[in-house]
Amino acid sequence: MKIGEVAKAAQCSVETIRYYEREGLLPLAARTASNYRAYGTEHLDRLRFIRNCRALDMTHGEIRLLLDTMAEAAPSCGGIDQVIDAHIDHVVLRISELQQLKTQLLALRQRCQRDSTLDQCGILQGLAEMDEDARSVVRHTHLG
Amino acid sequence: MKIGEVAKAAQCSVETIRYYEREGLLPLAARTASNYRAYGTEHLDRLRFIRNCRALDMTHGEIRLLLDTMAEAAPSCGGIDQVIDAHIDHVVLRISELQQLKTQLLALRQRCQRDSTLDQCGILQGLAEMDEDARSVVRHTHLG
DNA sequence: CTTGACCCTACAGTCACTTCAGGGTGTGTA
DNA sequence: TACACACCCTGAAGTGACTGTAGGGTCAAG
Repeated sequence: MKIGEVAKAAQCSVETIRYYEREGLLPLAARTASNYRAYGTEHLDRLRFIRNCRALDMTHGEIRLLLDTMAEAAPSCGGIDQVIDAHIDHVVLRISELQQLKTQLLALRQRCQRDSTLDQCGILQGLAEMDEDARSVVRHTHLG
Repeated sequence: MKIGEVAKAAQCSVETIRYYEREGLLPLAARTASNYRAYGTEHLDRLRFIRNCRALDMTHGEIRLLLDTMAEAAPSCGGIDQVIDAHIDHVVLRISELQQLKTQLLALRQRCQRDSTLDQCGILQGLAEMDEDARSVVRHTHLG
């Protein structure tokens, strides 16, 4: 397969595949006489695996951990579990962060009576005055 | 005030302040004879405003919109509302994306009986086989 | 006169890509 | 045969919001 076919099959861009190769997530592909990358199904399988992990918002580091564990001589399932469990923790934490954010934003939004002038705007006052408690809701995971 | 004092007062790093200046979020500061930046309270107020917006995960673009609206000749509250409303939409959307992710990850995690060998690992099978429906949960906001 | 805390600039690195510039290859049609 | 057009290649720069580093200058205390 050429890179474009693989990209279509894995639903990602050609550039992403070349990027994964540079990053070492995908092995170097064989080349045709005209220097085009030539892929087999094992490449496609690995790429699909990676894209599925990315769809679950895993980082390249997490994915590398999974791929490395799979490549071990006598691997067991424990390492895989740990990666997934840690990732679930990230997701759960980020959800609670965003829920706090939402609460704060809705409170801020409430402070506005549309059509008041700017110097009476409760939103701007709120944004100028937020205290430490409110500010302390910040990202602690790799998830946005 | 020198940059370090302002940083402490606004709870951010000195580097962040210099970065905001480069980005145009903060105006250029006056300089002392020894080329140190010299700040007044109006800089600190503006920086606090920016940091509070960032604590709510607004982008620099959103913050710029707010700052620009505030600087208008005869501004009203409507523009401010719109920025906040749009941002609330981003947060709500991202929460639902992450909740779908969490559901998928928990389902994946269920598939593992610890201590099975790798080729029986349900997690890895799941990651290899995920279908389009599952994959379609992807980021549509600037929030991670 | 030296130590240490602070300040300065300019640049590279982070993450997971995307975009761009400037080329080569391969197939179908006029 | 000439050309268009879709595809491929490399290398480098851009994204966002910073963080970190290298290599220097300033200033007050001991």
